[in-house]
Amino acid sequence: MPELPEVETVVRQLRNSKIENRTIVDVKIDWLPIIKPFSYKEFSASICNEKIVKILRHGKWIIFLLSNKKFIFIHLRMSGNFSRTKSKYDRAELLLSDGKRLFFRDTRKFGRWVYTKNPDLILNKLGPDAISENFSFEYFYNILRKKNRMIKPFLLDQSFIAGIGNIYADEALWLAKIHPKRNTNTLNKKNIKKLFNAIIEVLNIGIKNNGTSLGKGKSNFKGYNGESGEAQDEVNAYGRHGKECYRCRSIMNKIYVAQRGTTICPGCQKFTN
DNA sequence: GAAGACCTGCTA
DNA sequence: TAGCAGGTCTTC
Repeated sequence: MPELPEVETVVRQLRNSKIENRTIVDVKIDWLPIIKPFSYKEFSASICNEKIVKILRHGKWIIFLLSNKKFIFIHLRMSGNFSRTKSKYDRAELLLSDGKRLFFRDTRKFGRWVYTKNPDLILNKLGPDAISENFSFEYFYNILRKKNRMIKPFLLDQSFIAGIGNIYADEALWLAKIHPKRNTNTLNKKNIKKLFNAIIEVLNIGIKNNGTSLGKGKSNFKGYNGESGEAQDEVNAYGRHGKECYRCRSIMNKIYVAQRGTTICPGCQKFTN
């Protein structure tokens, strides 16, 4: 579930369910690699009896600020999520001072919890959050034009912009009519502006939809050109290979870019370098 | 830039 | 049963 809009959704849910200002009474870890390199003993001793003061987010990281001024950085990776109900895929569990339990569900076991006193340990490796003020057109333009690489892998690189993943990269590139393999140094200011706006737009749509309406397994497909009433603005590209482009009616293609499955419209995302 | 690793479940 | 999945890291 994890790109910026999905993570933002999780953060909002955690805040709404009053996790903040609760104290961690106990912790259970069912899959030790989550907290590597800490041992269970170290990790547990570090966070127990600390209050979760604030829940923050940067890119795809969820950040718990604790009362000891230290942090738990949580990354959902491919399948992580929080739940208040137990499941067979729970890898960690927090018992809170109100008696409630918070389960960390993660089928594929890729999720990570990093306990640290120094947030820069992680933040220094990340670019500005994609929906923050710090992600400005000027920043995007300046950093992008200095690079000489394919645009999609650039968008996915968290050290430049934090939060974009495979779905939203495809969506933004489709919206901006840019081929994912196009080299960054061939984009002019107008292209870059279009792409910048597209990024902000698709992320905000994702957040508005609680990050749930995109992605696999969802058959919430809109009728032709959106006439079914289901917003065509939910998914325009990702996973739509074999279907008609909502703009030009070409059949969408699936290609691989930097080993990531990528859907493009051959009609409106021409490869020009 | 490519390929493999890390994991499990679902679909073709 | 093979191949694929919304992420990242490490090693060519």
